[in-house]
Amino acid sequence: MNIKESFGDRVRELRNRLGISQEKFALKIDMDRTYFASVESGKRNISIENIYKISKGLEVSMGELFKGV
Amino acid sequence: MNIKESFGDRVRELRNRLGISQEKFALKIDMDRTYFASVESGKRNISIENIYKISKGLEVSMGELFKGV
DNA sequence: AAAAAAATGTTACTTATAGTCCGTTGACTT
DNA sequence: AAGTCAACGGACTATAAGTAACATTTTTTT
Repeated sequence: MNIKESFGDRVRELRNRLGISQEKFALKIDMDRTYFASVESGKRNISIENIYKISKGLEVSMGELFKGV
Repeated sequence: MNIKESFGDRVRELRNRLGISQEKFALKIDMDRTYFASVESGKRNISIENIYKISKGLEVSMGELFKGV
């Protein structure tokens, strides 16, 4: 389990908690749907600006997003 | 103050706490000195793998690294 | 105080990959 | 059957990663 996978899992967990689909979420934060899906599945070396964008969409702080990751 | 700058400041703070120069630190984590310098000054949209590398070097968790950022 | 050494800043560049945009497929639901 | 959702792929463009060269500032030594 690498950092990309841990991060993807954490994002998925928080998104599911919000009860919203990948597509709706991606649309909400203005991110490409297929790209977001690949982030969740731990395949992407995502940059800090996009991590930040996701944290906003998930309505958690960066510290909270990385809690336990 | 954007996310890149906040992150850079936080890294600098934690590095200073360790009492180690940019150069020594960059060497320690096997990263180019000038690249690391530009990260600290908030000029780079750094990726999660490099963030992780830095967190290891700073001897803090990702959650800790992003605390207050 | 001057000289030497160590640390930092910055610009400019190439190469590797992040991120986009088009689509398809399969599972599950109503 | 029709709709929603997630996973995947190919081809493309935008940008992060990484490096070299040089300048300036700060710290240490004599």
